[in-house]
Amino acid sequence: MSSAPLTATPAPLLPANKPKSAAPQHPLLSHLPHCTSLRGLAQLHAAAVKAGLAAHPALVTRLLTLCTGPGAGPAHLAYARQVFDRVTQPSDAVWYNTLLRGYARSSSSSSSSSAAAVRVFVRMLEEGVAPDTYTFVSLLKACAARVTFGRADGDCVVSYNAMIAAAVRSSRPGEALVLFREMQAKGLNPTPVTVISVLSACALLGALQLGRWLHDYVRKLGLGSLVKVSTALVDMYAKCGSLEDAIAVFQGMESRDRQAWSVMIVAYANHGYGREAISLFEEMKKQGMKPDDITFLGLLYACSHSGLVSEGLRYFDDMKDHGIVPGIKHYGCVTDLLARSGQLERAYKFIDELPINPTPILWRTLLSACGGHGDVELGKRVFERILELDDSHGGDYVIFSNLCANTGYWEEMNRVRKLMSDKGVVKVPGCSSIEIDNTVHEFFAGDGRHPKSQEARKMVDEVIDQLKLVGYIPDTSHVFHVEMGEEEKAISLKYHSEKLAIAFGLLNTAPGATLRVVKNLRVCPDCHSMAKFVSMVFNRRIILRDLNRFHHFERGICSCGDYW
DNA sequence: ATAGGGTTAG
Repeated sequence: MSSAPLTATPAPLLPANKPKSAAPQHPLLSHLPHCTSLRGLAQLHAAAVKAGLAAHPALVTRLLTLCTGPGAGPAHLAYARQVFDRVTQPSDAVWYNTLLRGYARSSSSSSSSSAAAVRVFVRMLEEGVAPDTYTFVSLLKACAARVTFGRADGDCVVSYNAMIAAAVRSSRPGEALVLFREMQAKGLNPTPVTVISVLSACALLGALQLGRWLHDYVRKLGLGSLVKVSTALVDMYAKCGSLEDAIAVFQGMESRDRQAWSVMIVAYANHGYGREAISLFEEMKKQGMKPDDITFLGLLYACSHSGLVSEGLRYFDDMKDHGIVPGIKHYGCVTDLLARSGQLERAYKFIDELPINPTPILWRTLLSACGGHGDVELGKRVFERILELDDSHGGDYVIFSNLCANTGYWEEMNRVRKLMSDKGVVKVPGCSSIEIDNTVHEFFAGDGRHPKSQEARKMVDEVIDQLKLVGYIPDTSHVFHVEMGEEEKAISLKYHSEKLAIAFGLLNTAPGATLRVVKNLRVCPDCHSMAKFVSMVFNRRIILRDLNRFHHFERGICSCGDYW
């Protein structure tokens, strides 16, 4: 990404707060507007310093702008910082803001940039320079969290866009929607950027109805011809469970960039259509579009989720031919591909021999496959590898302890459970949501947080009774609280969050309406089985998005083919 | 002169 490395050190600058209009126009400075290369600018800078023009405001501004602009790498940002630091009194907010923009841009790749940005902001206040909307917006992006310094300009669309985007990036989609409604109430018109961010919030929430409303809005404003807007729509529809709509938008696009293709490939992958993802990838190449690292990630993801082992391994090899170096996520997909298909030892060896350090996530992938295949011996080795790297993840203890329980290793199971409580590790509570009439209802496993959960529980009781009549048998093998009696286990299982959400949906929607449920964890085998029965007995389509993928239940079968 | 956006393993 970054262009020519910069080796020059900026010369010390004189105080810069003299009247700009009084500065004489030197021939060197007339080159400034035409100078676009960073290397050329560094040379110009050196020449200007020699000519005694070091602190010329136009020079400083141009240097800062270029070194914080698109294509500028960490070296350029460091150079900008040096230039900035040598201006003894940067009285102009623009210079602070430009430097902040550099930290904002690098915030996705560098974790230290948010702290650096805050320090610049503090220094700005100390120097008595008033921050403005530009300051606020860049700071917001650099820190990727709610900024507590107050809002710069509540009537500025860009401010709202920045706040909405920050909420989405830090996984607070509900807050993004609140901000969106607030800006509309103020009469501010959303821009394409707003629409893209809000669509992304819908995708996170699974809020299909709001997403459809935004789609209408896009049509009304004629924004559908913008590739990025359409791509966001494809992503939203896919993540809200409507693959049909995602396909329709994708096929209706006049032009598609690489990202549009990648999004559609990931969409197919998420819904378990591995073959379709592969043929889309081949189509993309045929049309002369070059796949990038993310395209391949989607493709490998598609293969692993559809059990297409040899295809996935072949595409993994193909990455080299495209000049793409596999990253940790690609390795993660291959691990999943091998492990899920039962090649557990091979997956272990694969992780162990990686050219880069594996993250706990890779081992976690394998551990979960060990659980699925009942390999307690390898599971134990993997579990220990995880603990060396991260012993704070509740899910690991749960998977391994269930694996021990299901294979009869009770002593080991007790040891793991004790370890978990000694370390104070907690398991993430299951939470499922369902959108009904533009309202998202959330249910947590077992508890009564939702005002309607009593109602939902009663409905679950009735539903389960009906399902039992046609052969549904609760499968308690994945209940974590294994020390409980069978009856207790059945009760705990009965009120899993997805069951509550499904029951609530049955109660509050018209007969035959599709139920769309979003869950924060992977669906458990019993809930999966229950959903299959519900789709048959109540004649409902159920579209369940879990942590990994979509399950489409219809007439008693699931689109994942029970492979998930 | 300086500000905002979608895809990414489990």
